[in-house]
Amino acid sequence: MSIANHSWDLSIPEAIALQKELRTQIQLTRLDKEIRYVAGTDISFNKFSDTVYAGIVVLDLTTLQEVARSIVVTETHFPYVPGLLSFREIPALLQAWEQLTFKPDLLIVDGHGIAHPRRLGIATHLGLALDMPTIGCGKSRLTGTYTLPDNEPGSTSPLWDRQDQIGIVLRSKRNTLPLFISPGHKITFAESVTIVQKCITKYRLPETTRKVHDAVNALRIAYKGPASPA
DNA sequence: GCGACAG
DNA sequence: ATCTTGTCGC
Repeated sequence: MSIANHSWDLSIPEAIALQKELRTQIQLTRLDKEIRYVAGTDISFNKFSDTVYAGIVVLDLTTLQEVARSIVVTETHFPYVPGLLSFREIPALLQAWEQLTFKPDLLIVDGHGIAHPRRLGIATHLGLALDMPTIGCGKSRLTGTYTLPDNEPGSTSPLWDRQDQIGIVLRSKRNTLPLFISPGHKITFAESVTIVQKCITKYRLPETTRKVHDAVNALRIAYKGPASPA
């Protein structure tokens, strides 16, 4: 078993130790091929329930039209702990990935990439697990300092951790809070921003995130099965 | 010890 | 994240 194909059933101290090891495997290298299909990933669940609805929606980057989707209903065994989100959500996302019949060239993950205390946000961890390009697109800050970008679509400002840049704060839409973009794996800072911007239309969030969020929520609300709440 | 803290 | 109605501002 390679280090990128590790167990997900870990204690909190073990999870933190694993992040410190995985950190050495991160590649912030340029994309090695043209990106034609991008996918969004997201999780939805009912409060106080361990049943999670995990989804991946693939879009054609040129038209932003959906070309494939996969949603699974499963259980999560790890609690939400800031900094350890990947251990709670990735096992479910890997199931959705297995069920996905059309694989994208890149994944835009709901959460951070290297903009993380140990550089191992969920996007980075998923990129390592799948060995493919990923981008972290968060709606709020986990760590780092920044100044707000100008109130103009496309404006950016760096997200810093001490002397190191760990992300880009992007104003995707006027008069709305900015997005926090960071490379996950096998992509650069500049490429991460460019790809996310290609997915933004008239809303604050990229279409990848919007589509998958709608999908997992719709299933959660409609779902009545063996694992649904009473 | 205190405050911060993705989803 | 989820739970929830109206309301302020561009």
